[in-house]
Amino acid sequence: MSARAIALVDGNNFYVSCERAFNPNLEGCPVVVLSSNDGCVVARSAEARALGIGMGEPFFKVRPLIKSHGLRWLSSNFSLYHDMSARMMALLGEFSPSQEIYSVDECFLDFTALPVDVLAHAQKLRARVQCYLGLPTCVGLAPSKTLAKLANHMAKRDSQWSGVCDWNELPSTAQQRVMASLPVKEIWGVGGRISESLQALGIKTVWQLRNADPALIRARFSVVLARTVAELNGVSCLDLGSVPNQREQIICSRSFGQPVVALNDLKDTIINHINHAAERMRSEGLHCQSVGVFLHTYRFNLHKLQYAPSIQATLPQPTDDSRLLIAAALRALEAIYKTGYEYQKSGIQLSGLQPQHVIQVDLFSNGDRLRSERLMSAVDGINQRYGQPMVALGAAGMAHRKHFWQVRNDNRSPRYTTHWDDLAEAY
DNA sequence: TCTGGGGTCCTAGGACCC
DNA sequence: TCTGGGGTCCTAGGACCC
Repeated sequence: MSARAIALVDGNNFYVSCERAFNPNLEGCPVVVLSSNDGCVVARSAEARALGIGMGEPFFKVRPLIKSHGLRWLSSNFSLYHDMSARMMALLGEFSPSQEIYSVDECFLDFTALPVDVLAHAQKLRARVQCYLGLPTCVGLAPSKTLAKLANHMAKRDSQWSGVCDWNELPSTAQQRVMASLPVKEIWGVGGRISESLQALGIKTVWQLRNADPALIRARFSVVLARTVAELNGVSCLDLGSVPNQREQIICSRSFGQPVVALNDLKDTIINHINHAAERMRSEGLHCQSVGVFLHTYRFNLHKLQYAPSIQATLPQPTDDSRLLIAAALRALEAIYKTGYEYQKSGIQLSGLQPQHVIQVDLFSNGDRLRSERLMSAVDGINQRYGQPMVALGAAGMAHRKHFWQVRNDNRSPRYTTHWDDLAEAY
């Protein structure tokens, strides 16, 4: 059996590139995109990176660079990024029968059985995405997913590759040199904790990890890391999940614009989260078996008491009815809420997701179920038609009602591709 | 003053059963 | 007084990812 040829395609500074596609004035200057509440940096242009701005850095620390170095900043515009992502993934899907969409800006493509020159094929897809969408990408090619990630990393870091790095084309001495120069933490699947433990064992570079004893790794760590070691040796252990797995949970959480103290305000935020999450769940034809609620105080404030409770409530039967979910979530909230804390974040989690058709029908509640389905689809229909929540359950979270705890995103660009009003604003 | 949000997978340990 | 062992299922928590 011949080795596999796996491509990892990744958008360069994806959020920044989406902004630049619609606002060419952002070309050539340092640009960052911020998380919600304009809290921290989640995307940086190459120029911003060159200024030493780190990923995840709090915005207040880099703010001085606006004046000193002409740093441009934007609140995140997720409608835009997700729409651009969907377009990019659709384009990329045409280049292989097998595609795994891994994140908003990355996908794996299997080139193994294609009668093409893989390097040329990769360059062709880059050109297509650049031409159709104005988005720059890089491609890593290798016999395993982990090595494809590594090759992609190289393609991004060094312009000698012209955007495509094929691991197989490297002489083995060069492969060794690359691996020996990279700290183990750079590898996909090795985070801060594992990297620390590895260092303690004297495994500091990717090359050392590649040559580590698989049995030792399996025993001291887990099957996951053992697979990583095999993958570094060119043995493919991770298949392409080209059929998306059934989603397991839906989470919705937000940090507040200002601290929240009162139970009633927290209830409003929870109702908001449930309305959002339940709509998404219904749009995917799913029901959930349980609802979780969690709270967080402001974790960076060391002078105040910290409290971060969470609770999981199992429903009598799976449902997608927002009213039932809200009732359960509010009971759960009341169970964990304590006075005397300044809360900074709340969230909910819908889990035990299953498709509608596998749910056992309870004969006695069939009438209720039909009424509930009609009501929920009416609510979703109205909201989809107007593009924003016109109808919400529980009297909270209405678009026209501004809450003090709502997120701040003052510097968001127009939602060029998903909102008619913003289209007008753009031209 | 100001530090995100949404996921997956694996494992350990408890509950329960025979 | 003396109180098994093993399988399965579920959940919480930890680690990772972007």
